[in-house]
Amino acid sequence: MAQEQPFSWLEGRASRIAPRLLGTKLMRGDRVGLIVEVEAYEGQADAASHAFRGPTERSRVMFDRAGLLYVYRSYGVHWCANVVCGSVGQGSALLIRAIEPMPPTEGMWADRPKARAPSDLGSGPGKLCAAMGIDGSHYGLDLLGARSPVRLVAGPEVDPARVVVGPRIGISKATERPWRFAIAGNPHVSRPWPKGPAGQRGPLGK
DNA sequence: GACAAGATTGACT
DNA sequence: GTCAATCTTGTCC
Repeated sequence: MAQEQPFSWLEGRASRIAPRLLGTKLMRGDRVGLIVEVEAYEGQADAASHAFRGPTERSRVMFDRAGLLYVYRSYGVHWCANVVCGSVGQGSALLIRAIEPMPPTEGMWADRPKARAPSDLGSGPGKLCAAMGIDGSHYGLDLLGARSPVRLVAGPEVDPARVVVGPRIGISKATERPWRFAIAGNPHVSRPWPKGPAGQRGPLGK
């Protein structure tokens, strides 16, 4: 039957659709995390993106279709998860930077032995991958597929007025782009929001 | 083939 | 606040 396509909005521009990923649920087995912080990376137009210099063995999935999972190794230690977005050949993706466990499970605690509070489970791109059990074996899978081991499921809609915007974290290029988005005041955000002009709150306008 | 840098985390001062 | 760990990827010669 003609199934609706609830995630067709992923085909838009990364920095524009990033806020809409907030409030979406990331699911793997019995583990569920509400996405509360993301960053936008706009493919070959973005010097901070892994896709900036065109497709490589690592980044090739970024140039595939929206809704696929791009996982990469960070500092040789952690895994980080991205949702491919935009159109085929563009290389755009959304980095999931933090989740709120819904709820924390035994499996999450077991895979995050250093965590002492629920907010330690998913408050960072490396942390949330560990808590969700996401690693390189999930590279390229379809997050919109009903039978995928890792899936995105629509969650409660987030009021644009509750979305804060700021500069991206941990990068050395294109740092001026305000492409980090989070749910205002959520305790699971990876790092405190900057004060002053650099970290303006919504609304998102353009 | 060699080397520098990296979308982070956690331990330590 | 500062800094080391750890190793893969991408770039350059």
